[in-house]
Amino acid sequence: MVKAAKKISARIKILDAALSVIRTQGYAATSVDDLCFVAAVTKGAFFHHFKSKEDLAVAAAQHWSELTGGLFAAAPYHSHADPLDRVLGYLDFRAAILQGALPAFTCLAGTMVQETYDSHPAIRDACALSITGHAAKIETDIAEAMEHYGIVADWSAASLALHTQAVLQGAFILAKATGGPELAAQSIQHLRRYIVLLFTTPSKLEEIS
Amino acid sequence: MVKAAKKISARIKILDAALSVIRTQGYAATSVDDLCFVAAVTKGAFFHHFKSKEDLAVAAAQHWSELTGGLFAAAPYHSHADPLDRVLGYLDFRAAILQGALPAFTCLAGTMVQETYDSHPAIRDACALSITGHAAKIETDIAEAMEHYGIVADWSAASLALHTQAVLQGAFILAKATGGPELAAQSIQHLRRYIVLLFTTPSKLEEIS
DNA sequence: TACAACAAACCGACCAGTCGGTATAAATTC
DNA sequence: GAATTTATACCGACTGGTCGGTTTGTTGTA
Repeated sequence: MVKAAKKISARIKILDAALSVIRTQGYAATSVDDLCFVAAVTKGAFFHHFKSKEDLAVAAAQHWSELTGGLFAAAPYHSHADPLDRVLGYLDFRAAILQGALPAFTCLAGTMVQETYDSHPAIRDACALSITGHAAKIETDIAEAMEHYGIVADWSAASLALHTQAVLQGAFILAKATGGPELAAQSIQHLRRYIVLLFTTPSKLEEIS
Repeated sequence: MVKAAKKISARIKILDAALSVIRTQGYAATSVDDLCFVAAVTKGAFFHHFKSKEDLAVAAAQHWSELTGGLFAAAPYHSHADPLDRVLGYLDFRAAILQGALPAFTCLAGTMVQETYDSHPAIRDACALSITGHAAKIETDIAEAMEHYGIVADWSAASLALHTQAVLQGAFILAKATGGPELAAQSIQHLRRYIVLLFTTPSKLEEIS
C-alpha cells in the first residue's frame, strides 16, 4: 500500500500539477519544465510516465474526470427524494464551490478544449468525454424529474443536461474575464430559475416556436 | 484613399490574421511567425506596428469589438418595435450565424481570456471590455422589455444580458468539444425559452428563493 | 540479474524580439 | 523649385533563450 503509493507518486504529482498549472496558464503556455518544477520531478520522470506532452494532457483530462466524478458522487444533493430537488441541489452545489482563486473552481476540460480542438484531436476527445460524461450523470436526474412531473416538452433531458454544462463553462469565462466568481454565480442562478420555470410552468408554450 | 488604404494595409492584415489564427489555435500556440505568414508580412512589419505579441493581442481584441459591433449594429433584429422581440431576434441571429467552420463563429475574446486571465492582465481587460461592452448593448433592449412588460424581478437587465454571453461562450466550448455547432444551437434555444418564460410567466415565483 | 523508476546532461527546432538598413513621400530649407 | 531633412512603413538576417523530446546513466527492489 505504502509501496504502491510511492510507486505511482511521480505520475500522480505530475497529474496534480497539470490540473492546477494548466487551469492557470492554459495548455500551450504550460511547458513540460513548468510541470516538472511544480511537481518537483525531473524531465526524465515525466517522459518515463508520459510519452509526450499531448499524452499527459489526455491523462490529465481522465484524471480530472475521475477526481470530479468522485467529488460530485460524494456531494450531498443526491439524498433528495425528489429528482428535481437533486437537479437544483446540483446547481446549488456548483454555486457553493465557487470559492477561492479562479484556477481552483474552473474546469480543466473546458479550458483545454478551447486551445486544442483543432490541433490535438486526442485531447479534444478526452475533454469532450469529460464534459459529456459529467452531463450524462445530471441527465439521469433530469429524466427522472421529467417523468415524475409528467413533463412533455420539445427539449430532451440530454439537451438540458448539456445546457447546464454550457452555462457553467460560460460562467467560468465570465469569472476569468472579470477576475471573480460573482457573475458566474449569477449565471448559475439564472440557470436554476430556468429549470424551476420549466418544471413549474403549466406545460404548453407553443409561442416559443 | 488608395494611398491611405495601402498605408495601413500591413497592420490590418496582421489584425485580420490574428482573428482567425488565434481563434483556431489559441493565443499561446500562435507564434508571431504564424501571424506574419498568414498575413503575408515580414517580422519587421509586425514589430513596427505592435511593440510585442501582447500588444497585438490587445489590439486584436479591440479590432474584434469593432468588427462584431458593426455586424450586430447592422443586423435586422433592431427593427422590431417590441423590445422583447429585439432580444429574441438577437438570439435567433446568434443561432443563425453558427455556420461554417468553428473558428468562423466562435469568439476571440472568450478564447483569449481563458489563456491570459492570469498572466496577461492587459489582454484580459481588453477581452473583458469586449464581452461586457457587447452585453451592454443587449442590456438596453432587455431593460426596455422589462419596463414594457412591467417585469419586477429579483434579477437585473444587466445580469440577464451577461447571462446571455455566458450561455454563448459556453455554447462555443461545447461546439469545440463536439466538433460542430449542434449543441451550441440547442443551448441558445434553451436560453431563448428561458427569456420567453421570464417575460410570459405570471410574475411571482418566490419558491425559487 | 533484470526491470521499473527515476536523474540530468544534452539536442535541434523554434520562440519573441532586435537591429541595421531601405523605400517613399511629406516637410523644411536655401 | 531644387536640395535636404525628417518621419513612416517596411525588410529580413540575427540573437539569446526556451521548447518538447532524447540519451545515457544510476538507484532501489524483487
